Amino acid sequence: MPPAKKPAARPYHHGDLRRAVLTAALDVIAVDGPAALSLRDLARRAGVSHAAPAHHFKDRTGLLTAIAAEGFGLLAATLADASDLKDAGVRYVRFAREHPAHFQVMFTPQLLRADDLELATARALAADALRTAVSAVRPDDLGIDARLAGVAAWSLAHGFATLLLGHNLDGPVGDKDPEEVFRTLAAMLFRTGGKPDGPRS
Amino acid sequence: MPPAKKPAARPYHHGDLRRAVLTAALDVIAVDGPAALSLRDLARRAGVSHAAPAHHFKDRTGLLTAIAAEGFGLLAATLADASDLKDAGVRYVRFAREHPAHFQVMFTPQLLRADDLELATARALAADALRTAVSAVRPDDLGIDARLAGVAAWSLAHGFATLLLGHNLDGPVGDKDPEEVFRTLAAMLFRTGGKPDGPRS
DNA sequence: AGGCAATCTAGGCAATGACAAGTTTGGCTT
DNA sequence: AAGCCAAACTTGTCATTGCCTAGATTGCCT
Repeated sequence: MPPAKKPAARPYHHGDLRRAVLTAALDVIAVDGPAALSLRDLARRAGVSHAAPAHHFKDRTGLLTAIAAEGFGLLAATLADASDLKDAGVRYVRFAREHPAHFQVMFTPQLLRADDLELATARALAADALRTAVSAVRPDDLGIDARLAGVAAWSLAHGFATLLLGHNLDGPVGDKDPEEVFRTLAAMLFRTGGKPDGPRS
Repeated sequence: MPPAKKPAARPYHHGDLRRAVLTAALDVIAVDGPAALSLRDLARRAGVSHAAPAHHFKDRTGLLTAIAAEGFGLLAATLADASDLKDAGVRYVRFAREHPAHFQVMFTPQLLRADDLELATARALAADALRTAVSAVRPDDLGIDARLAGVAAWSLAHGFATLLLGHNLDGPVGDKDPEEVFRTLAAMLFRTGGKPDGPRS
């Protein structure tokens, strides 16, 4: 018998337990929210002992903090190649839909270790990307300063994404493509026509 | 001696345990989030046995559902006497700041019993109030239909409120009055001058 | 005064997070 | 190539919690 037949007979070392736990956690959170997360359950899913995850994340808060940091990294990358502020908003909404678990955890500070270095770094990265997108707005476009334009755009995108994920827009938006709807909203905020809309006085 | 000297010698019946538990729960949630909520802890705070709260709320989800329902009721009342859509937005933000615990729970569906009747009723009430405010907008004001205007206003207000509560605007907004800042944002969305801003082409 | 239902207490069970030792293993040094 | 070390993982344990069941107390209504 070939001893090299290293079967699924769970080797002592999982190989990539950290990623496995993260992925499983994202699944759970996307469906049932962060409150439903159980380290022991994640350990079972990964086929390891109940205390194994703690070695990678220290504790529950550590796991959630790692998820948030990953999320801010992904968001920063997504926003990095936005063409303008409106595009950044569209990307923001898309990110929330494609990574609902990350998004939820990123903006629930109570669940995170605020002083975590990785988290702070990733968050700063995302903030920079947002600032860059904001700076592309012509300041005289609306007679307002860029900082407020950024807050407005962020609020609109964040609110839309949040309400969308919470199924609060199922009625009004219905089966329409959310990104397209958001484009219309963004066009309302920044007058620059975004949708071939009706009569412009 | 007046026998009415009802001392703090904990009477068998609390008197208003339901309200006491709700209030304590709101305190905890406002500080540490819904995840930190413990029925046994609330019972201790109220000075009753560990299973007493369950009689009023059935279980943890029941308590949170009651909070959400109460929140939607309060929000509906707040929005009811809004003068216009922008005012409704300002009131929405104010509500979130004055009732952060309610607000947080209301928009975390994973924590709630979706089929609860009281919750559905209160939510419908709030939705009606919002619809009323939206209907006050002149449809031709922006060349867009009222439904989208409502979604835009709601998204902006909800996003701003959410980011505010999560301390994500501490930098940009600083120590400025949040309501005043929001008024400016709303003015950007609905061109009708809210702030003595620049030239209107 | 009697009785009833709501309110609250007491006890118990399974599950969880966190901690403390031990065990196995891959890889690096010598 | 032998040995060793630190990381990865396991096993065991404890306090806490949610929730269930059964029983005690009390206000209220007739």
